[in-house]
Amino acid sequence: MVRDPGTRHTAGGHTPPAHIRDEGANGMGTVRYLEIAAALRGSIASGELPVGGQLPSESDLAARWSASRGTVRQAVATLASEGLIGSRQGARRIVLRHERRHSFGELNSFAQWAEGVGHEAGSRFLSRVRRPATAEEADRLHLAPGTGILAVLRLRLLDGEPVMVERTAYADWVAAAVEAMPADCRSVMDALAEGSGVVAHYGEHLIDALAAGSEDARLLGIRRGSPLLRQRHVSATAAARPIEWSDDRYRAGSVTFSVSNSAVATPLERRAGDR
Amino acid sequence: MVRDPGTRHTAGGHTPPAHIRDEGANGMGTVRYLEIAAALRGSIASGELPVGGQLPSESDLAARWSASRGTVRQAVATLASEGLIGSRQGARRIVLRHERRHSFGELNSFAQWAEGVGHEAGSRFLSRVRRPATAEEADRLHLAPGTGILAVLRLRLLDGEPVMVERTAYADWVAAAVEAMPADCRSVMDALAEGSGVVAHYGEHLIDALAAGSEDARLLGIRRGSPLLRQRHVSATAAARPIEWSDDRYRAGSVTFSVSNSAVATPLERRAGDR
DNA sequence: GGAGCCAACTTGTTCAGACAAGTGAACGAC
DNA sequence: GTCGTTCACTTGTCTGAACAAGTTGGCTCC
Repeated sequence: MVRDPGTRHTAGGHTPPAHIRDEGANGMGTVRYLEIAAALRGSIASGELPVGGQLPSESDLAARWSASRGTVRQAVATLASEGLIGSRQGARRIVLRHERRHSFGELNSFAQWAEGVGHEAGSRFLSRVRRPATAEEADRLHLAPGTGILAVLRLRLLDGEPVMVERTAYADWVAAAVEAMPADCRSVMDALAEGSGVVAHYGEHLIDALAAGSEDARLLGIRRGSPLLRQRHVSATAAARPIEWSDDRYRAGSVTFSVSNSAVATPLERRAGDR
Repeated sequence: MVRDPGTRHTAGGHTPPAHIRDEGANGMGTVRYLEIAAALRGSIASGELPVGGQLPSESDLAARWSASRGTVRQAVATLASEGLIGSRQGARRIVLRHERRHSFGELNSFAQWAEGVGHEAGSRFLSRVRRPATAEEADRLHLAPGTGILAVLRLRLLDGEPVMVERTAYADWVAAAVEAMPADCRSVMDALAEGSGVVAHYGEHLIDALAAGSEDARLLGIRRGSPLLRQRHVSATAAARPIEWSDDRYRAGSVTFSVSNSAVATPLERRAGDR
């Protein structure tokens, strides 16, 4: 429980300003609670903290890392939001799963996701045309009805095989940048980030199933009417400015979406169809 | 910024123990940060804080509610985890959406969800049989291979129309309770909670698409091969003990799943299929 | 008028301490 | 032996203070 001021790392508190960083090479950010979270995540992934087992108590962790309880709580809250651990008042925290969750970019970008899981992503632009936004597109992109958008049709390959048809509407203010990209561009979002400094920060996703239309079927090499998993999503900047509205259709069996929830945090929502 | 000790509600801090509760009837729990969160949620829902607009600053809110900044931060963190607001260091928080998200129970229980959105849920038990768990069932339910489980086949109706086929494996320790339920039981989870005190606390969901098999087609009144949206999920107690593992297949178009994410919190994950 | 700088503001991180509330195990009574 | 009760432990909530880091708008200087 006794703090040892000599072993503090950096950042925050009433710590003396410039401070020598001991045992560096911890990868990146010296944000204390993320360090602790990363260490716990590692212990869970390695099996040192088995699924169903208990985590050390908060005061335990606080003492071990010579951090305050608040910082430790922020660390475990991070893991809880990832669905790795659960907690209830009065009892020790427990490990729920040992796999790690993917990052934001890997959900918003097909290329980033594929790379992250060790598959090779391919892409083929089939068409890029400017046209006025439909009512839905204008709504999703927070644009005035009829504003010009860039409509893109792309076929996406996973390890050489076509798995997804992507129909995206890019907002007017990024259209020029997307138009200028080479035809074999792997990741539009990556290119936008590097070329124009436009970085996606928020996303909303709608997931349902539908039958393949004739165009879908032709492009994916399946029969018309075959089941498709559809993920419609809108990406927005940190300032909540919508970037793109996309309709992605995956061949059945090619991908599965997964999500954890708990009584305290429910990210996923189910909605009834129109009809 | 000046605290007014007289207007404090209850709970926490070095507040004098027994304290008169002014302006009661605020519904339930007098947890300060939830109160603030609820008020903000209301302002967002009513349009007082419009989508794209800015929230008051933390110190503003702290002063207005005579709460500490930490408590206010907990309140806005709650809204952020619901995808209602976004934040970035240095700038004021912004409103991302105005609709509220559903509760945990509404995602885990078909009946609770249907009721919550104003539809009428129907249910028909088609079969309930005890049999040894398959390898996957044993794994998902944390049971020894071959342990006896209760396999249930149910047809679910929404407003009288069949929309979903549910195939659930209940763990041995709840099997008897489920077996004893009446054939017209609306919600197994509700009945379990009331009858046996077994309450679901955690869930994990896998979402994909597949073609209807002959049994699916017959029950849902659609053609074999029609697209279905499949939601497989496992529910667990607060102590992380798995209760049920279920395979729910929705008719295409009947439901849509939605999820929000941000660069700081990504609940949803995409996984490649086996093939 | 435009470019660059700065200062006020706002969110992010951290600390130390206090009380409330739920859990679980050991203990004692019947 | 079984059933309550008590108590140590653990998580939940809250306070007040401080420094770090990013944003924004206005001001100055050219």
